[in-house]
Amino acid sequence: MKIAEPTVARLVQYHRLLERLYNEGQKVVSSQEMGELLNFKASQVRKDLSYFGEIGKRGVGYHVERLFKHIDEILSPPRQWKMALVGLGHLGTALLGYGAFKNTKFGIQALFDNDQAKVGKAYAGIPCHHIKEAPSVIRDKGIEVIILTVPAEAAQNCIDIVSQSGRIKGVLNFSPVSIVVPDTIRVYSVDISVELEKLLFYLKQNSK
Amino acid sequence: MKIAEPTVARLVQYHRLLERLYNEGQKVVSSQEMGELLNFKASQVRKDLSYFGEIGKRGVGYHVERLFKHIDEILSPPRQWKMALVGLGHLGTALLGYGAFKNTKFGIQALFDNDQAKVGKAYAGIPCHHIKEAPSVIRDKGIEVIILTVPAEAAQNCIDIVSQSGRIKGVLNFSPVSIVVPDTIRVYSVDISVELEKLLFYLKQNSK
DNA sequence: GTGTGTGAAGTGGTTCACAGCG
DNA sequence: CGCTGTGAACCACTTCACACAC
Repeated sequence: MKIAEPTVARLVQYHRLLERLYNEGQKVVSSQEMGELLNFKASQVRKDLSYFGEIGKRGVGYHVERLFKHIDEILSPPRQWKMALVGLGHLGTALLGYGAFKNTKFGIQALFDNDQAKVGKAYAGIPCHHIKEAPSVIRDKGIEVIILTVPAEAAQNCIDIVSQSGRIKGVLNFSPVSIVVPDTIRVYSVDISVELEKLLFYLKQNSK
Repeated sequence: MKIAEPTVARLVQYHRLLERLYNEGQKVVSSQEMGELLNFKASQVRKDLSYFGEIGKRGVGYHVERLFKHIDEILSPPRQWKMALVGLGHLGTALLGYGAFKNTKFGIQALFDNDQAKVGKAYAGIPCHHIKEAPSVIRDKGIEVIILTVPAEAAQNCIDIVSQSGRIKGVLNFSPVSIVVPDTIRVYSVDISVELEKLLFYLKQNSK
């Protein structure tokens, strides 16, 4: 089943919201209510959910637990993806402690850095290797996903090194640059400075 | 002039790229070349740049320095926006040390947290106040932009407190939730776990 | 009556294709 | 001849509007 990217992003948010509502004991929720809580139009919510067949009850709404489990199934990976984090600076360290990575579907198996002071130690219980070791460590541990939190200048070089392993399928890039990869690798970028600049640009527009 | 959001995001990237090319001594660049370096189609690049009038030379390309200055003008804020960072956890601390915020157009004037151990101290030379003080500190210092790096559960409450000041125009939200704000405030969200889930979802698709 | 499911219409952004200038 | 600038065609996503199930 082909699902558009913005739809997937919303599914993740429905999933999170439903988990919260479930924990709060709510049994049923309407498209209207979900829309208000997530800043989406109700019609958008219904369209997204209708991709998976009739799952709501007309005149009533959606059963919170059932809908949660349904979306959970759609989003769940077939197995845990093994990941490595490259770049143990401020941001890399922050992500290691970040809630999302506590989730068992993300397993960070190795860290890489080019700083000898960090190599050989463990952070959050995960061993740090020199970036030069990456291809062999990636193969040994079966790593398929890279989280890249290195400075802009280093990003392309790090990607080149890890792709030598031939095992990498996806990259989440936090460096403020575009990287060039073989087309077997899927890249998503989180570019903090682009988001900030966008915000500032529209603030400027509004104040004119 | 109205510019679409994806266009602004690309402008920021052209800006960054041109700065780099300029520093490397390159004088001229074609839409094709910029497209390859940033993973955009050449026609997209030309369309984006054509919004500002004829700025390239046919048969030649764009003059790197001139184009850089032109985009710089478009993106530059009329004055420095004063900002505050709310939430001095891993991520907040990481952002404080992040390169983008070294840029003088972003001036972080205050920090807020609810941890008494942090209140009263300074981080990166910036004083940390208790979140309860936010409305008065925001007014005193003329702060208009908030960077929100608190846990999901705290996000809405923090936003409510800072908006009491009546001075906030924009928020960059890093918490993994949607927040509800008065419509005088513009919000951009960087939702790391949504990006990660999206990546994993498409990895799953590809492997079928 | 109430809230879903969905074709159809609308909107916004991207890509094409080529005329035109250097 | 090369590369820009741009209308027109295209495509993707969102919103509307209403029939229909509960």
